[in-house]
Parts: sequence; structure tokens; C-alpha cells
Amino acid sequence: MKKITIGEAARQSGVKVPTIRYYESIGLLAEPERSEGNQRSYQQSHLHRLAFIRHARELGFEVDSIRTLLALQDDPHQSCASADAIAKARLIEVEQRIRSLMALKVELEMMVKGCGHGRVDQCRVIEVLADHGECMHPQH
Amino acid sequence: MKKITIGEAARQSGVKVPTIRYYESIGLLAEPERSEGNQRSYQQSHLHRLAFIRHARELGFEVDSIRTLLALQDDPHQSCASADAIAKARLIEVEQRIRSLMALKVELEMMVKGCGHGRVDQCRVIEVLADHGECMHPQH
DNA sequence: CTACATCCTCTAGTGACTAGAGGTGCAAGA
DNA sequence: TCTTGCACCTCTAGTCACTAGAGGATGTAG
Repeated sequence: MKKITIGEAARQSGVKVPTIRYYESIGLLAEPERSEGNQRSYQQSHLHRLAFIRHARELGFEVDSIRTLLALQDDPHQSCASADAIAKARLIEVEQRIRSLMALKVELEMMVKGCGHGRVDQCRVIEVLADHGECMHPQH
Repeated sequence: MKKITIGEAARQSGVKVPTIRYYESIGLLAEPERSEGNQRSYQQSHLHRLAFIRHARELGFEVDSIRTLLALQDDPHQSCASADAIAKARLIEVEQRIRSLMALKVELEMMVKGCGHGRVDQCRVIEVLADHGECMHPQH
């Protein structure tokens, strides 16, 4: 076991140093040993944990969901129904988000296309924003 | 000019009462007149402003961008280049966001599909999160 | 006149960090 | 051995765009 400093852990995991300390403070990452001079000294298991957290955050899972997922990971004999439920809920969110972003994209494209680079009083961007009725996708 | 209370403004604009006060506090919405008893009394112009802000927020514009857009709206003889630039920047963001959400969706679908509803140690959800190498879309 | 909804201001909390102040530890070069 | 200088430490406060709640005033319907 060689000592891994917080900086090294940050480099290897891609999670920033202050963020690692933050994860520790909210109990997402176990407190590591400390050196003589009170500096954090991580082990491989911490790096795995950080990778897990990072990946989950990138996938948009909230810290609370990650907490649940980590607890599940620690107890491999448990049913994975909760993990499945969390992932499914996230999938539904993502699908919803994609749908509304697609609608938004169409609207923004129309705005930008309509803009003749003239003066504001002929500007579609402003006009469309001002009048939602002109919006092609009033469901948002 | 009949008096429009903040509650009425909220109902008509779809912006919540505390949010309207918040917009006033950050200078996004002009301070309205007050009644004898110090209650806010809005005019039609405030409602238009609120509709504009709401729509722009729904489209994901930040408050600062909205501030710029509102300033542009107030001076219709100005060039609309800034409005155009803001909308274009937002469009690029949205396209990027859609791309990464699509990748994410694929990954989540695989996770959920792979989950045999057994125990955690056979669970794809946990496994994929733990090992980014298994991820089909390592660009995120 | 009395309920009662709505309004007021103010402070503090949310999530997930990020920034900065002010100080300590540690390894490498002179 | 000393010193330079980066990396580390803790703590507080700031970010964004709100949201929640306390504690009190106003306005309106019956």
C-alpha cells in the first residue's frame, strides 16, 4: 500500500481536490487515513469509489441516489431491485429531457434562422421570446 | 388600469409569487406601484415582461442572458446581433446536451436491460457504474 | 365584526459544488 | 542545512435560481 495523496487521487479519478473533500464531508466517501502531518492518504478502494461516484454523477444521478447505489454495492447479496428502480427513474427523466430539448432546438433554430441581423424590432429571437403563442412547441 | 395583485400576476404569468418578488429583487422586473397598504400593483407591461422572462427561462436562458435580451427589447433600434449571438450560443449548448443525453440514454437502457432482477452481484447497473471501461460511451 | 385568504419583509435553506483566506507539510535543489 | 515553492490543511462564504418558513399587516366576503 503506497500512499496516495489527495492530489494524486484527483488526478487518477478525475474528481477535483475540493470535490473529493466535499464528498468526504457529506459522507459519500469514507475518511481516509492521515499521515503524520495530517494529510489524507488514500487506498485503491477509495479510488474505485471515486470512479463510481464520478461516473454516476456524469450520468446525472443525484448524490442521494448514489448513496443508495453505494450501499447496494457494499452488500452484493441484496436484491438489485432498488438499483434497477433508480436507473429506470433516471432513464425516464433523461428521455423526458431529450424530448423537451429537441423541441427547444427547433424553436431556437427558427429564431436564429429568422434573424436577418437587422435591428431589434425585426428580430425573431426577441419576438418569439416575447410571445409564447408564436412558439411552435407550447407544451413547455 | 385596474390593479393586478402579485397573486393575480402569478396566475396570469405562470410565475410563482415568491419568484416574482425574487425577479424584482435582482432587478429583472421593474418595481411596481404600491397600494395604500404597501401591496404591489402591477400593470399589463409587467405581465408581458414576466411572460418573456418565463419563456426565456423555460428555454434555458440564464438570468444574465435574459437581462441582456430585455435591454435589447427596450431599445428596438439597436442591432440584434447580441440577441442572435445569445440564441446561437444557446443552440450550440442545447445540441451538445442532446448528444450527451442520447449517449446516456443508451447506457441507461443497457443497464436496465442487463439487470436480471437478481442479486446485486449480478447487477449490470452497479457493474457499469463501477467500471467505466464497460461503458459504451466513454466520451462523457 | 370576524374570518380568512392574501399580502408584506426578512432570514435561511436547497444541491453540488467552487473560491479564497490564512496557515502547515514536504521534497528537491543550492 | 536552508530555502523555495508547491501541495496540503481547515474554515467560511459565494454561486445559481429559486423555495420555505416565521411573524406580522392588509383586504374582502359574509
